[in-house]
Amino acid sequence: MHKNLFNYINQHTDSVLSKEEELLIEAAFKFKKMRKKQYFLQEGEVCKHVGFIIKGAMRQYSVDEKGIEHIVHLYVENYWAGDRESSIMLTPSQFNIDAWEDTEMLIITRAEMLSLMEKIPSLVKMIQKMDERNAIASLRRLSSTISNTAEKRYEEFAENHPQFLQRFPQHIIASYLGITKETLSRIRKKI
Amino acid sequence: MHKNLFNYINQHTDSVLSKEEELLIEAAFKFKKMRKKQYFLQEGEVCKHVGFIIKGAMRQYSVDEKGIEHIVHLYVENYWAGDRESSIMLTPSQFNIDAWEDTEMLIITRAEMLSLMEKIPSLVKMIQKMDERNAIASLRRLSSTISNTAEKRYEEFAENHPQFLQRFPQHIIASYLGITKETLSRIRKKI
DNA sequence: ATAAAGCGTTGATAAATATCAACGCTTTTT
DNA sequence: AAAAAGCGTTGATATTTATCAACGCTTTAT
Repeated sequence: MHKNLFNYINQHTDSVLSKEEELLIEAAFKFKKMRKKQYFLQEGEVCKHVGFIIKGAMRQYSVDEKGIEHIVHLYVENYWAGDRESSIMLTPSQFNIDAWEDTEMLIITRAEMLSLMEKIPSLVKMIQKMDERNAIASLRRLSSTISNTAEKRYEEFAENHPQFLQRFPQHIIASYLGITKETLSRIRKKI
Repeated sequence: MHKNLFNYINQHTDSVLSKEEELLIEAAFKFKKMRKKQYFLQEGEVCKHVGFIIKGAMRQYSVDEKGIEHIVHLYVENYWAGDRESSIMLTPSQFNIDAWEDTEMLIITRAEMLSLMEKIPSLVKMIQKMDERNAIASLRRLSSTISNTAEKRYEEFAENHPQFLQRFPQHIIASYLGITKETLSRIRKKI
């Protein structure tokens, strides 16, 4: 089960984890099963854990005054779920994270992760690489959001994230794109 | 002149740079003066350098088919300017970066920076911290963009970035917020 | 087996925002 | 000193997107 995580780490570094390192990681990450709709993080809580998804799908979102959900992240296998701002600054999160499908994850606290990183150089490299990828993806998404119409945003999304299209219903995709489900329905009809 | 950079690095780590480290940094970063409107990076080029701003103001933006500029980043003193995607992947940039005011920077190539990081642990820590801050800021901006009306976005921006309001004209702020200058003008009149 | 919830669609209408054109003012360039 | 460019504003209008309500279909819960 931790195999997926080892693979992920190896793929995000130039080296390969040693047997000792694997054992350290196995000891540090706890297995957690999440039922569909179960909260991994709830608005107002401080985010204690970050979770690596072995199987399943999750989402991260805020809820506005009108009760409307605004989805900022979608997660499937091999994604990391958590609210970095909350877990670094130890402030209450503005976001919810919950399971969209029954999900299996490997979770770890930030403190444990930092201590692991001191023992396992690969983990530091992995975080570096993840940060780079995250920075690149964030800028692309932001740029698309401020520059493009809803239709073009959807087209780019469909091209870049076909796996999400199959995994999440349309109203979730619409929220992720910052438009209503009705608008997305009409866009799809047009294309 | 490199003092600003040393201060920045020290403020973003727990330790203080040694004299030897300072000398290494001084040798690696080159001073560069940019005139107002001068390109630091032009669409289609591979981004070779990242620059730390000592004095001045810059912007990063894409230009769409209609010739409209969409500003993704504004930079002032103590900001780092560059296109990470292009410089990591060695792909042509989709963005332009130019000086909005006459600007003084300290620039370094990615290769030199990586080699410096091997000699100066503080630099690695600094990058880590910058990545964290960047990830947090990006998510906040994205969340605001997909969740809020133009008016609320402007209010949040004015609250979080008062220094930009004084430094850049309104049509630049409007572009950064993903709205037209006319809309921003009307929003400000209303408030 | 039945009821309820979830999902996508459609129509009618309202609200937000963009577009186009023009103007006055200030700053910069010639 | 004159001309040009940059900036913010305003009005009229068009376009995009949201809102509200209803419907049929499928999946889930009771």
